[in-house]
Amino acid sequence: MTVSIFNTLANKKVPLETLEPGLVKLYVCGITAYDYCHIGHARSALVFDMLVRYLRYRDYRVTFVRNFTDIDDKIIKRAAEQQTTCEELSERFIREFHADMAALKTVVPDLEPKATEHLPQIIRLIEELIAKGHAYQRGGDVYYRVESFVGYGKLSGRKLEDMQAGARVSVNEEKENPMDFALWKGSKPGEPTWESPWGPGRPGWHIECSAMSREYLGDTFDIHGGGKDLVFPHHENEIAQSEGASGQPFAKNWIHHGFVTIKEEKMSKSLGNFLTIREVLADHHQEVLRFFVFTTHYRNPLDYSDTALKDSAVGLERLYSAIAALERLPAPAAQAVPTIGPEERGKLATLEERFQEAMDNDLNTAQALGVIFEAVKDLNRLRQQLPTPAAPADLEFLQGIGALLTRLCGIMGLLSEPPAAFLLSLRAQELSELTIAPEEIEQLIVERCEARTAKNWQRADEIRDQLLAAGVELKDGAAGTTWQAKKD
RNA sequence: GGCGGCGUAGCCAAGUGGCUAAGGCAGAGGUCUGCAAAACCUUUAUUCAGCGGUUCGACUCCGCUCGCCGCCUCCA
Repeated sequence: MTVSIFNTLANKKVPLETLEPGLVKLYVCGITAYDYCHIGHARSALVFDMLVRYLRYRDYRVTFVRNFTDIDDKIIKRAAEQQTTCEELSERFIREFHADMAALKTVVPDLEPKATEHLPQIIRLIEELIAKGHAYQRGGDVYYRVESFVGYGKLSGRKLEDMQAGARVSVNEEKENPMDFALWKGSKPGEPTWESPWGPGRPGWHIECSAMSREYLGDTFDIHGGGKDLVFPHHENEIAQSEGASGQPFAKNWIHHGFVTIKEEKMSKSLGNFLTIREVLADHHQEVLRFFVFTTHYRNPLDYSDTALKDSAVGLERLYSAIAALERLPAPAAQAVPTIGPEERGKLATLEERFQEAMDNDLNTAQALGVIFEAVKDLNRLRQQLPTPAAPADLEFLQGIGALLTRLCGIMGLLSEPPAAFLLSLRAQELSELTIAPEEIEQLIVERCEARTAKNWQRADEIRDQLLAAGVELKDGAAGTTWQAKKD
């Protein structure tokens, strides 16, 4: 079995073949650091987090590079608005980004290069493009000559003629072709500048990724990724720059994930319909967000809503509960007769295989979660059928499945916490929303227990209803009464 | 205008040229319980937007229609 991934360049799903056996060189376009990240950025981070974890699980070594754009029109504008420097602004939001990533517990990239720290490489690349006829200078600007690159449009499936027909290309007398894009922008007063052969200025948006991926991964590498909105023009232009300069193929595989939408509309800064990562994490455990993200295939749109997050929380809790129940099982007895037969082990025995099949199929986490839940169902059933005490072999089997589930879920960053602690913390969060103090609840439970012992059902029900009204649900078990916050 | 994607049960969401159309949430019935809750079991699409076509056979391939969304300008 091999990992197959949808490659935007080939426009189809292809088996992953790496340049060096067992090594994946991955470059992901990171953020432009000028504002807090929204959950669209979170999806991006989580999708590539899952990719890296899965590849490593499949025994690949992964070199993971994710850049920061720390010089750009939006940064200049925002810095001016906030009466600060571009440097201060971008550094501040890179810090905030790191805080968000830490909260999401994402895998840390091997390298996180910044555009402003690679000016020499950028300038060298532009010089190379000029020398090869792919770029030209106009005043203090340098433009890429799109017509000089025959493959222009091959990633996004567009033709130059079609695009020029569109009226949305900004008119610029300086350019030979309206589709030509800036590699170097001569500076205006007050803007951050770097010295260059074309005078003081700053790099265009696309060139940094070509320069930095080349610096750390070489002319050709395995996977380049980002959101679907980067396909054109950003990634198309990267290909033109990199292949134009090196004459070598750039990224072999292009992975693009879908957007997060709200009420079916793309979440974006310009529409103002975005939620920041920290806003969401204030109300939801990070694994709930992960669960939500991975219930949908990464290339499809993901519609955010409170209901969807609540559903995800319930699903995740079901996962944790199954594992926690396993941990609470009493010790086995050597003389007990095993009850789980080979036929019952059969389906669970193929769990990992079926999980891999789903993940190999273009990282189909939705399908993989389906496999996980099927196993949870079997696991719960077998556990409940276990005699007390159970045979050591049976217990070992179920705990082995539990451990495997934990490991597989870990690829999506799920079940990363000790189950009992997770369920407790979930309860703590629910607790904070209650209007009644835990001590008072405990006291009422004691009182109800006495009433029940006296078979005073009326009083017992009265107390239960009273607590229910306060949002507390009671659970009478063999070991006594426990309670939990009522789910709505 | 150009290019691309999507439309599967109440909601979310996989999937496939022929095998029971996964799974989650919600709902219903049952086991358990003094009653509940939890857990478990059973159950919820003769059907995959609509209409045609290809095929022995399509939800899956092709065409058209309708609806929704995205890219073509900064965007994850």
